[in-house]
Parts: sequence; structure tokens; C-alpha cells
Amino acid sequence: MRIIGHLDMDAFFASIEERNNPRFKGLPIVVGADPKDGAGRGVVSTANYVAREYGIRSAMPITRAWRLSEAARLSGRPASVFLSGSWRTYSSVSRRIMDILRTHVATVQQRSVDEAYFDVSHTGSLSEAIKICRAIKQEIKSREKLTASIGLGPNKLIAKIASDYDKPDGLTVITEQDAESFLGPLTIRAIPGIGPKAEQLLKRYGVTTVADAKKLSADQLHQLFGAWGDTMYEKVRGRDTSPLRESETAKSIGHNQTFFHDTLSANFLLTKLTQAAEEVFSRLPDDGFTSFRTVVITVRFADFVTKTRAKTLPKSSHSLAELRHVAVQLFLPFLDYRENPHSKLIRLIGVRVEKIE
DNA sequence: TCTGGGGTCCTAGGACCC
DNA sequence: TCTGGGGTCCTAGGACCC
Repeated sequence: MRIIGHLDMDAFFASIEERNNPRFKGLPIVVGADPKDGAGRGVVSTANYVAREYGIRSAMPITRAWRLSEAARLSGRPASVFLSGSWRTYSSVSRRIMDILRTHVATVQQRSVDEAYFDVSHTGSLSEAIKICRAIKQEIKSREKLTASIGLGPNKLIAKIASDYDKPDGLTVITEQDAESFLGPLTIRAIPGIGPKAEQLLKRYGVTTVADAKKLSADQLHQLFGAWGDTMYEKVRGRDTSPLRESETAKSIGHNQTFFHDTLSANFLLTKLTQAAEEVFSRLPDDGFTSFRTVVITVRFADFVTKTRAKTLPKSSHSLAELRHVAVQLFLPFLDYRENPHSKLIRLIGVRVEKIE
């Protein structure tokens, strides 16, 4: 019998800030872009549960979060604490959490900074698996003063959805027999991989819940979504045979920057592009990489139209000078009519390397 | 609502080779 | 010279996730 767990830290970044700064205790905390009194650019990364009572959510434009917070303040509730956050702090906490997890279970697949799958099939019984999950949660709480939610199920799909079912500080167990009925009433968006586009398309076929989706045949889903439709057919039935993959090496490393003001200043843009190339190059060794072969640049215009240009070198390069040079060559056409006939202002520029070794 | 930054995966067309 | 099929690589774009 397969028993898979999914651990998901609760409001991770915001919880760390609250823990590290006792003066924030009980206040709404929003980690994300600088709101600049309502003129900021960017989005909310994480909002703690108090901030969520104001309607603030992850991925929401920071200006909107700021207005929601202002509205709450004017009605006599506390203003939100806006923080830009510290990636270094969060990743070191993350590393310690993953270490705790690894002391309890043999196989761990980290999915992001605050999430991981783990395999507890070896326990042979759900009750034993539950004991391990309680111990994991307890140790995270006592060592890190943070809470996690865990889902337990017959596969990664069910474990992941279960971990989200009862947050914060939850432990949700779904047996293989209950998997299909557990999923049925959930909205189709609960299935990982179904985003806004797939949701809209499915809506046209009268599908809003997972149960609705089961009315579509495998052929219909294949017609609509190609290979992903085949997987979707299985997922809405609670089936997922994908294995846990212990360690995944990065496939690309990149850096983007959105400017405070959109611009077409060649001087400014080339400086930012060069800086991005340097940032990417300096990060290569952090993950044990020494070379790259493909360079990709991204240009986002004021209207959010986004273009990428890539070049794959005949052989791998170890050279920052080459990375800068290729990035600049790829970018230059955007400065004249060839790639930008209407002289649209640019809001973001990015550099990424692939085929890294 | 006016949309970050870090990524992964998939698709489709074209070049090229046998 | 008027032309198939299969495979691989590259590029560009897009959906999605945290």
C-alpha cells in the first residue's frame, strides 16, 4: 500500500516574520512588494491569517492589498505591516524544516521553499503514518515555532489537496477508497495544473467541480487539452501514479526586474540587462553549476506583452563576458523599430540561462 | 485588480539529417 | 528536382505553480 504525505507550511514567509518580530504579534502582515503608499508595483507574496481577514491574498497586486489595509484602518482596525521579506532567512528556515522531515522519513521530494512530499508507505498502516505526521508537526512547532499542515493519501495528488483542506495546523487523512468522493465536490481548480485558462474552457462544457469533470470522456479531455487531458482524466478520479523524485537539479537559472517606471532609455535598459546577466552568472556556483549553453532574455512591454529571445551556443560557456555579450545582442533589436515598431515602453527585463552543467 | 520573481513543462513550427 | 517519413534540436510562446 502506498501512503504519501504532503507537508505545507502555513503562511510561511509571514509566519517567520511574525515569529522573528514579537512586536508584529497579532497584526496583519503582508510580505511582498513595497506598496509605496498605493503607488507600488508588484504583488503579495504571502499574507498571514489576520491579513487574509482583510481580503488580502497571495498574488494580489500590492496596491490593492494596500487599499484593503487602508479601508480596514479607517474602520478602526490595525493597519497592515508591509515587509519586503528576506529570501536568505526563508531559505535557511526551509532547510531546517526539510532536515526535520528527513529525520522522520526516508524519501522526501521538496516541491518548493515551503512544501514537500514524503513517502510513509513503509509504515504499512495509516495509523502508524499518522503518528509520524504528528511527530513531524510537533517537532517543527517546538524547534521552529511554526505550524505546518499535512495531507496524507494514496498518492501525491491526494496528499497535496488534503494538506490544503484544513489550514492552518491541520492533518487531513484521505484513504484510497475515499479519494474520489473527497475530490468530487471540490472546484476543478483544486486539481494542481488546472489554472484560469483550463477552468474557463471547462466551464463551457458545464464543468465547475471535479465531479462534473468526470462526465467528460477520456477522448473529450484529450481533444481539449492534448496529453495533459489524459493526465487530467486520471486526476479527477483521484488517480496518480507519479513517483517521488528525491533530488531535482535545476534546469535553468534566471533573474527578472520590473522597473519603477516604464522606459525606453537604452542606457538604463542595457545597464539593467548587464546587471541581470551578472546576477545570474554569480548565482550559478550556488547550485554547483559552472557553465551554460543557452541564453534567454525576456522583455515585457508596458502593455504586458512579453517577448523572449534565445540563443544556444555551439558549446558550453564559462564566461560572464560571453553571457553579457549574447544577452545584449539578443536585446538590441528591441531598441529600434525592428522589434518595437510602436516604441512601446519597457517595464521588465530578464536574463536566464539553460542547459547548465 | 493593472498584474513580482523564481521556476517547470508542453506545444508547434522550422531547420537539418538520414 | 516537385519530393516520404522519422528523429532531433532550436526557438518562441503560453499555462501553471509557489
